[in-house]
Amino acid sequence: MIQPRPRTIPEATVARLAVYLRVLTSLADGGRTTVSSGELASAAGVNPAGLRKDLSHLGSCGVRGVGYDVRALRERIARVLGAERSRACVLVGIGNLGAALADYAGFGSRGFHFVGLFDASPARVGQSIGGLTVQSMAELEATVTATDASIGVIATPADVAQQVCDRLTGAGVRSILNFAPVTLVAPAGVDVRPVDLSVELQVLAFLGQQRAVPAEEVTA
Amino acid sequence: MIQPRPRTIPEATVARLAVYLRVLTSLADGGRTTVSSGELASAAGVNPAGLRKDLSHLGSCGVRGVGYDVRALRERIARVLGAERSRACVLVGIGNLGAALADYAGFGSRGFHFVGLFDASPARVGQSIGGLTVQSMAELEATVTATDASIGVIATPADVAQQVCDRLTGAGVRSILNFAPVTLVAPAGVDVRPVDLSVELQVLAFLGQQRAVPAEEVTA
DNA sequence: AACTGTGAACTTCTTCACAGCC
DNA sequence: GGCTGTGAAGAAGTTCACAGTT
Repeated sequence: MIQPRPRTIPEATVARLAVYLRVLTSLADGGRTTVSSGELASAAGVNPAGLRKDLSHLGSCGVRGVGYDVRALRERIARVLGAERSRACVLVGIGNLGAALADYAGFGSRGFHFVGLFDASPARVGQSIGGLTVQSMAELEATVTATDASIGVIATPADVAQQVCDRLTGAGVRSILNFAPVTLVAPAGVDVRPVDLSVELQVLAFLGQQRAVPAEEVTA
Repeated sequence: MIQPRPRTIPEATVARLAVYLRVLTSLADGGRTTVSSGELASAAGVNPAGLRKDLSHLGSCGVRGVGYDVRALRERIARVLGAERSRACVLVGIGNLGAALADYAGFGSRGFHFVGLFDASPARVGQSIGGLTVQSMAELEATVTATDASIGVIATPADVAQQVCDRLTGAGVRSILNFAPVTLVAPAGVDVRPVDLSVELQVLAFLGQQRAVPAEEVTA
């Protein structure tokens, strides 16, 4: 049992590894067997040197003068990211966004599957989405326990997100992806990752206006 | 016309300013008139010193010993982010995710409004979502031109995202938010911001497993 | 000849510590 | 006393350049 690498991969690298995994899967499906860092970087939208540095964190398996074996590299990244075994997730809040997430094929192919969908509205409960039936909120804890789900996705309105977070963590969920536009507090040992679609749009718009008006006055 | 500040705000700061804006609006709605950096930072999930540094980029308007005026600070951030005037966006791909985005109230309250929804499926065209009627793809360029939309949101399947991107940029769109799991290439002067929901989940899951198994072997 | 792997320089971001002001 | 604004220190991430390998 040797320790092959100092087991710390920078978070920025992890995010890009997920992108490389997607690109490599696409390349493999297209029949490609080898790929160079330049091609892969271009397809992933990153710098080639940065890509090689990213891969070096997992004790890289490229061949100098040739490139990377597509399938071997994909397997290696999938193993590091833990995308080999599919992980159980529960989703709370089956509004428009929640329904979209429940039905999103991308999760299934990337190592995640939903084992429970929950909504507070009686009108939603009983509906079938993506092969699952929406359950009432009363069943949340029991389902989390029974399925041993470790990941929770919150797509509820902002005003109930914190109490949903409390119930999820209370039931044993250790990681939460939060789409509600509110900052959640969770016990130590629980990761909360916020995804705010409005923030993405605002950053995009700001960069655009900064480019368009490089030296404009802001004082009224 | 003096130049009050070197007009370069770090991108990381811009993203947080959008969060502060959200929190300040919530505070103002709750009747709060002043707030300290500590409180605001806690509500936004960031470090207080970092928040003050962020605000210093816009020639801060806090009062030492007291804090920040909630309404004044909100106005100031909104002006810098350009969130005062509402910007026209078009949305292409009205599947589950697209429909969710079209109906998402969060955009309207943050300085964005959709002026066009487009889908390739005849079954979708003519449907009404969030006050707009879904148009056919043939009408894309004409609508972008007529409305002078500068922001495009792509929520199509991956295999058509690039050609949608080409058409949007060809019609004059300068900023693109891309939800399709594919890397887009766009002409110089056009910003593309990818949002990959699977990547977010994968990063979250990795951090969780890294915490759970700090020194596990990866070699098979 | 081609391409990987990586130390080193560089840039960006974060955190600290404290002076300055109310 | 309490809180802001900011220079300085530190950490993290990115890019470069080139040695090393096939």
